[in-house]
Amino acid sequence: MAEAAREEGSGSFVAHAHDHARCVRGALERAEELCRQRGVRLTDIRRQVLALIWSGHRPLGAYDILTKLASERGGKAQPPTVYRALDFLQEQGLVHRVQSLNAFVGCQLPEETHRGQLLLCRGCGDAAELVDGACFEALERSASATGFKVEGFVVELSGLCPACLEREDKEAP
Amino acid sequence: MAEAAREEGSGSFVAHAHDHARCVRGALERAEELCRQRGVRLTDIRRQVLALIWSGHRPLGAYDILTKLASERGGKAQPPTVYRALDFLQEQGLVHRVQSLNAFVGCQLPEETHRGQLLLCRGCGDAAELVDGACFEALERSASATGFKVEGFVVELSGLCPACLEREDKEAP
DNA sequence: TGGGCAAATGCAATAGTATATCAATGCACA
DNA sequence: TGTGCATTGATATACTATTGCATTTGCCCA
Repeated sequence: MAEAAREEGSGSFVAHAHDHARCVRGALERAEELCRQRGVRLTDIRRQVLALIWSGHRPLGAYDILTKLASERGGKAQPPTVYRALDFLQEQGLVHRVQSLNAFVGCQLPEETHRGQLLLCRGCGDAAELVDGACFEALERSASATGFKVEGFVVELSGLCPACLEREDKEAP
Repeated sequence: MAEAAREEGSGSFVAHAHDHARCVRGALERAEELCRQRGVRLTDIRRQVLALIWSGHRPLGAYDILTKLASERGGKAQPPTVYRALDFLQEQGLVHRVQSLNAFVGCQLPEETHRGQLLLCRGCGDAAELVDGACFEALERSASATGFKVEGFVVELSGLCPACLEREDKEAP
C-alpha cells in the first residue's frame, strides 16, 4: 500500500498530466479503510469533502469547497458543514491545512502519522509532501537546545515545482 | 550590535520578567538605522505599528494593532493603514508574519536576512526566533532532491517555552 | 423494537482577517 | 515652483472562520 501510494506521487510532485482518477480513487479507498480500522465514521459529507479536496493537487480554500459542495447537494451547504468535515479529516490525518494559504490539501500518506514538509509551487499552485525525518529531528534538536518543548510543526516551503521551473527557464533564459 | 541584540533575547525566549522597555527602544533604534541605511521611510504610522508590535513578545493580530493604533490616533484608523504598514515592515524584515496564528511579531534580528524558525508557546503566547542554518540547509537539500526550487520558508514550531514547561510540570507532576 | 444517548448535521447569525479602489496629501528632486 | 511618485485617507467589500442552538441520524442495548 505504501508503495502504491508512492507510485502515485507521494514525496514529490505528480506530473502535470497523470492518471488523476487513480489518485482520487486511491485516496478514497485508503480513507475508507483507515476509518473502518479506527472505528470512526466517514460520512457522506466527509467523503464528499475529501473527494473535492482530491479533485486536484492544488490546495483548496474552505469556500471553494463550500461552493462545490453546495452545487453537488442542491445549493444547501453552510460554512460550518465544511469546517466540521475538514476538522474531522484533519484529525484523521487525511488532509493537511496549508497555513500559508488558508487552504487544504489531501494528505498523500495518511497511514503514517508523519511530520511532513509541504512544498508549494507558486507556478501551478500544486502542493507536494515530503517526509524527511532528519529535518524534523534537526529542527527539534535546535529548539530543544533552548529549553523549548516542541509539540507541533508547520513547515511549508514555497517555490517552483520541477515542471514550472523548466517552463520558467525556457521563457527567460 | 549583534551581541546587544542577543542579550535582549534573540535566539531564545526572553524571561517573563525582563527589561522590556529596553527591547522596544532597541528595536525602534535598529529600525531607524536600517531604514536610514536603505533609504526607505520609517514614517510615523510605520513606527507606531512597529512599536505596538513590540509592546510584547506575543504575536499580535492586525485588528489588535488596529484597535490600539486607532486609540493612539483619536479613533481614526482603518484596516488598510495597518496592513500597509505591516507590508512595509515585513519587506524590511522588521516584523514576521506568523502564518499559523494570522498574527505579527517583531523580528529579533532584522539586520541579517535570515531564515528563522519561530517558536510559539501555547502557554504564554510568546514567540521566539531561532536561527539554525543547518536546519534550513537540510530542508532545502531534501526539497531540491525532488527538483523543487525553494524560494521561501515557513517554519513554525508550537509547544511550550521553558518557563511554561516548568510551570506545567509543577502543576501536573 | 423502540428508548435513550452521543455523534453528526442543519441553520442563522456573527466574528475575525484581508483587499480593492479611488481620492487626497506629502515629500523629493529637477 | 512644479512634477512625479510614495504615502495616507476613506469607503466598501471580499474572504475566512466560529458560536449557539435546534434537529436528525446512527448505534447500543434493555
